[in-house]
Amino acid sequence: MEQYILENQNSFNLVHIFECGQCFRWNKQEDKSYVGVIKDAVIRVKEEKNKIIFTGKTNNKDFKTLIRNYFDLDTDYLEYKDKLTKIDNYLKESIEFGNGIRILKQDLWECIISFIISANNNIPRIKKIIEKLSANYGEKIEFEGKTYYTFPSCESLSKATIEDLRMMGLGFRDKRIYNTTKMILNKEIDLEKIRNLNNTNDMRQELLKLDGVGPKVADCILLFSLNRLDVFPIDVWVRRVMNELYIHNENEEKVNKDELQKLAKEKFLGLSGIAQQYLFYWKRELGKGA
DNA sequence: TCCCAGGCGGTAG
DNA sequence: CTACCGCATGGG
Repeated sequence: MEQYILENQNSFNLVHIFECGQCFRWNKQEDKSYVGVIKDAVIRVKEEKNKIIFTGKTNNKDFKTLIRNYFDLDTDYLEYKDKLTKIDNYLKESIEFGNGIRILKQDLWECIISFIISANNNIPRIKKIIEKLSANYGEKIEFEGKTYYTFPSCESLSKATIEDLRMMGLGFRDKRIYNTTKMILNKEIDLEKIRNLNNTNDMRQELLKLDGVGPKVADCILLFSLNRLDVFPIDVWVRRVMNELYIHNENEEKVNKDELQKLAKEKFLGLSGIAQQYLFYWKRELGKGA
C-alpha cells in the first residue's frame, strides 16, 4: 500500500474536482473520501484538515509521480484564478463557487472512449456504462477488500464484437466505439503521435478522424487529457450559461457555436477551458438545487 | 409516464 | 455549406 500526503495545497477540493464533469470513474464514499482508478492503480483520496491523503495500490508506477501528474499539481491555479477573476464578476463568482477545481490529466485512450460514450447521454448513465465496460474488459484489482477494474486496454476492448459492445448498454454508440478501437489498435490513428504534436488544432484534426468524435468530444479530450487549456467545449450547459450571462438571446437554442467560440477566445485570455469548467460547475450545481 | 441527456453521422437542400 | 433527423437507453 502506497501513501502520499499533500499539506496546505491551495485550489484543491475533491467535490469540485470530481463533480465538475471532467471524469467518470471517481465515486464518493460514506466518509466523504473518493475512490477511483488511475491506470492500474486504485486510489482513495481523503481531505483531513489541511491535508490531502492519497492511499493506493499500484504495481510499477512511482505513486507520487502518478498523483502529481494526474492532478496536475505543479500547475499554479492561483495565477489562473487571478487572471480570470479580473475579467468580470460572473467569473469571480463562479471561481469562488468552484475554487477547488483542477483540470485532470487523464489517460488519452480512456478519455476518447469515455467522451464518445458521453454523446447524447447523461452523466449517471455514462458512469454506469464505463463501469460495465471495465468490469467486462478491464483487469481485476482487489483493494481494501473490494473489487475494482482498470479501464479496458485498447487490445482488450478490440476483442469485443459490435454485439458484445451493444450488451454493455452503449446503444447506438456501439459501432463508434468498435470502429475507433480498431483505428487506434492498428495505428491508423497514433495516440502517441497526437500527444507529441505541439499545435492544438493539429491535435484536434487527428481526433476528429475517429468515429464518434466531433467538435465537442474532441475539445473535451483536448482539455481533460491533453491539458489544452485554450479549448472551449460547448454543450447545452455551457451554451445556457454563456447565453444567460453574455449573449441574451431569447431563444437559447439558436445561439451560434462559432459566435460562442469567438466570444470565449476574446474574453477568457487563452484560459477558455478553465473558465468553462468554473462556469459549467457553477451553473450545473446551482441548477440542481433549484 | 414522457422528456431528455456534456452530439455525431448521414442525408437533403 | 447549413439544416435537420435518427439514434438506443435509462435516469429523473
